Amino acid sequence: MSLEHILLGMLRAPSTGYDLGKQFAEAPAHFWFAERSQIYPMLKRMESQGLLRRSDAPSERGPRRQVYETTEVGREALRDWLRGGPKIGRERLGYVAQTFFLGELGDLRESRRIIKQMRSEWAQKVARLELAELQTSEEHGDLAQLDANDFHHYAALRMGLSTHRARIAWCDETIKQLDERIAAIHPEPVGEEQR
Amino acid sequence: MSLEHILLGMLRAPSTGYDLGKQFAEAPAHFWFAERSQIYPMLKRMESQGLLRRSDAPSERGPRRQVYETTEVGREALRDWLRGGPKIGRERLGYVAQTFFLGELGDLRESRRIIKQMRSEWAQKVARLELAELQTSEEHGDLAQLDANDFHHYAALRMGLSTHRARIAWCDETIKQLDERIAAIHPEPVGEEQR
DNA sequence: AGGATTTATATAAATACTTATATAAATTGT
DNA sequence: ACAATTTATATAAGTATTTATATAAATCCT
Repeated sequence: MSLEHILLGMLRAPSTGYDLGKQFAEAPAHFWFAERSQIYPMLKRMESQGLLRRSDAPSERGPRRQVYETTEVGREALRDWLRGGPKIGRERLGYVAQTFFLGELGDLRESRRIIKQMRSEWAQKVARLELAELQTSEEHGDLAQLDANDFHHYAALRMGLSTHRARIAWCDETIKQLDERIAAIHPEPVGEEQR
Repeated sequence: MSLEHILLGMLRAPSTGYDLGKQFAEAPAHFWFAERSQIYPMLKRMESQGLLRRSDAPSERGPRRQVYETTEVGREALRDWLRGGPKIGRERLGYVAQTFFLGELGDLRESRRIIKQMRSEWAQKVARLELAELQTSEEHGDLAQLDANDFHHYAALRMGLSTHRARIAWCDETIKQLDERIAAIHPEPVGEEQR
């Protein structure tokens, strides 16, 4: 039931299912993902429950846009969810699991390749978040002047940045440790690629 | 289809559905969670697919234990998954979303309370991971001597530690910023609780 | 002896999510 | 004109996950 809350939050600004899907796929906020095939029926259901209001608008190209926005009932539901606090401890972190099980491959160079891959994914994320951070500080010179919404948006951005940076540092340390172990096993691999 | 891979990894050591569920709920590894009602049918399915082998053993209290372990077919499936590398970018992070939307509450003291709550959750996790780290370094004095499996287990532990510590630092910074904003709005709140 | 608790497996029903596919309107390139 | 692409909504089928409930055996408490 959580996509519901995410949509309630996002639809403080009126938007279509199509655009919400795009945001999930592209946005630097990166806290959620949903397919459009999940979004469209959910929007309909939430409208029928009075959480959202729908209006119909012409499109530049293609079918008419179904624009949704949160109602007062929806906002109250959103606030209830927010007041309930975080539910931590049921995350499913495939990459942590893969790291944990990586010994099964029995090849430290494979482990190295995979940790490198993680590093590159997180580095990309950091690059995007840094861009967004730059834009924030350009648009609103003094960060103490941000309004309450922008303050929290910026806080979420900083959380992403700091956790991803911590992960990159972890990758670097782990790659170093792997290299030491690899060097101990494969003495002087002359023409080895060292990307 | 990912619980499947998690179970393949965990069942390198023979175990029952009950114990796996317990591990998800309690273990410091914390990379996955599943209810037993999901685990039991999955184990059966995986056995029927030849990924697991089952054996029946008496219990100290209660029904006979169904002990599963990974077969060679299962290990090959696990290695395939591992070689495929991480799938990053579809995480659903409720707490980041809540942070992002928290402006909706319109009460910085409520925001503060919720960030504090996150801090306390992550601090608990760090405490547990630190204990596990201590045990690792006690059992295997020199970390360079860890075997390949233990090395990767320890690496996963370090990842959890460093990301959670980064989040705690983020909480502390954010709480400080909130306090400044609160002070700017509520001048000298004399008898305010300052937990 | 009876009730509460822990260990252990199991299933049904509901909800959430993914994958695949269809349709329609407008634009852009050939 | 026609094919490809982008915008936009929609639904069906399959898989994953959660919530609720049932059952059984052993122990522990009163």
